[in-house]
Amino acid sequence: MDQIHSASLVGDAIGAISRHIRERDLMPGDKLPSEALLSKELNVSRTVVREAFRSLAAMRIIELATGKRATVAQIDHGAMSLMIEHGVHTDQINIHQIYDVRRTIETRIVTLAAIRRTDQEAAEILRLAGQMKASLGDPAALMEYDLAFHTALAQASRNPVYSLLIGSFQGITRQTWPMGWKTRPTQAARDLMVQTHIDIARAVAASDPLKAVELMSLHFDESVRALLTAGMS
Amino acid sequence: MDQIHSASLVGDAIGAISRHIRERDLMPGDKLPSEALLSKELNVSRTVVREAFRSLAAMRIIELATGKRATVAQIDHGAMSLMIEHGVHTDQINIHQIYDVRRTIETRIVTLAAIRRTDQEAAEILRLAGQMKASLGDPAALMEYDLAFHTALAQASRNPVYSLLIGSFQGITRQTWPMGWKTRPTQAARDLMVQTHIDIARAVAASDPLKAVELMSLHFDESVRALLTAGMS
DNA sequence: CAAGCGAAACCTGTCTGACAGGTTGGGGGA
DNA sequence: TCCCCCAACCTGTCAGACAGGTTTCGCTTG
Repeated sequence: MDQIHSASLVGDAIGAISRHIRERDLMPGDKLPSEALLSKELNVSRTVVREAFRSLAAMRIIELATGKRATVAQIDHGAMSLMIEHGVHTDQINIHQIYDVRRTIETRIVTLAAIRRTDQEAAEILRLAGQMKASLGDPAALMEYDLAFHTALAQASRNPVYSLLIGSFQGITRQTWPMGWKTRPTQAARDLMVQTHIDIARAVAASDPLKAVELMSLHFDESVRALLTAGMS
Repeated sequence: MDQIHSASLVGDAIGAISRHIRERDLMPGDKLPSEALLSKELNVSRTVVREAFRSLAAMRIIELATGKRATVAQIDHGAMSLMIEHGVHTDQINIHQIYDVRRTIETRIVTLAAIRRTDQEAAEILRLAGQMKASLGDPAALMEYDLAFHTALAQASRNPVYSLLIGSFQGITRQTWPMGWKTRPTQAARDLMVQTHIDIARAVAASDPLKAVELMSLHFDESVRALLTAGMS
C-alpha cells in the first residue's frame, strides 16, 4: 500500500508515517512524533511533513490540533461522506444506486440489530421512532430523528463497518431527504412512513428479525417509489 | 458540510474549493484555479491553499500532478481502502465484521450481476474463474485472480457504489487472504473453493440470480469457517 | 510536605521569498 | 502548413520567521 504514494517526498512521508503507526502498533489517541522531529528523521522539510499530516488527517487516520501533537484517530465517516457527496455531485453516482446499497445493508443491519441489541439500545430506537411521530409537523426535525434512527440501528448491529457506511450515506441523504418528503403530500402517506419506523423499532425490540427485515424492505420500497414519483430517474 | 472544517484557514480553504467545484458544476477532469490565483482570491498564503489541496487529494476529490493544474478527480477506492486498513490495524474493526459486510453486499452484487451483466462481462468473469483454477499452484496469482473476479462481479452489477465498496475491502483482504488459504490444506478444500467461483461465474453467465446467490453464500460460509479454523476469533 | 502557580520549552498554524523542474501554448522558422 | 522550441506558467520543496496554544517542571505558598 505504500508504493501507491511514492514518487514524491510527501508520498514517501505518508508511507513512512503510516508504517510508523503500524510498526509500533499505535492505537487511537496515541501521539505521533512532532513535525520537527519527523522532518529531521526523514530528511525533508517541515512543509513536506505537514502536507503528509494533512493527507492522513483528511482520511481520518490521524487527528491534528493546534499546539498539541498529532494523534492516531478513531475511525469516522466524515471523509467517506464527503467522497460520496462528491461522487453524486459529479454524476458518478446517482441516488437510486445509493438507495440500493442502503437497502441491502440496512436489511442486514436490522437483522443483526434484532438479534444483538441491548435493552437500552432497543429503548433508544423506540424513542427515536416516537420522536419522529411527534415531529410530523417539523420536517427538519423529523429528518434528523430519521437519520438518528438508522444510525442507532447500525450501532445496535455491533458491526462498526455498518455504522461507518450508514454514516457515509448520511451527508447525501440529508440533501435528498426533503425531496422524498415532498412527494408524500398526503397525511396518510406521511403517517405510514413514520408508522413503519415505529413498527421496525418494535420488531427489533421484540427480537423478531424476520418481521424487522420485512418492514425495512417495505420502507425502502416505499421510499424508492417516492423518489421515482419525484422524477428522479 | 463546510462548517465541519472551519476554524482554521486551511479548513476554510477546503470549504471554498469544494464550493467552487459544486457551484460551477465541475466534472471529473475539469481544471481548478492555480494555487497562486486561489491564494490571492481567498487572501491566504499559498501554503494554506496547498494544504487544502492535499486534503482534497487525499479524499480523491481532486487530483494533483506536478506542473499541471489540479483537476476534479474520478471516484476511487484508494482512500477508503486505507481508512479500512487503519481501522483493522487499530483493532476498531475485525476481519469477521468485514466478512459479514462483504457477504451482505456480494450476495446483492451477484444478483444484480446475473441480471445486468453484458455478454462481454460474463465472459470476463468466466475467464477470471478459469485463471484461478489454472493458478492453483501459485497462491499469489490465485489471490489476484480472486480479487479481480469479485471486482468484475461488482462492475457487472452496474452500481459504482458496490465497486467502490469491494475496492475498499481489497486492501485488507490482500493482507488476510493468505491466512485463509493456509487453512485449506487439502487439495479437495482448495479445489472446492476454486470450483465454487467457477460455478458462480456460470450462474451469472446463465442469468440465474438465485443459483448465483446460493453459491455465493456457500462461498462465504466456507470462507468464514476457514477463518475460524485459522483461530481468528 | 502537598498543592497550586507560572514561566520556559515545545509545538502547531501561517506567511514570505526563493528556486528547481515539469507543462503548455504560441510564435517563428522550415 | 506543419513542426519545433522557448517563454510563461505552474507545482514541489526548502529555509527562516513569528504568533499563538499546550505541556512540563520547578518554585512558591499554604
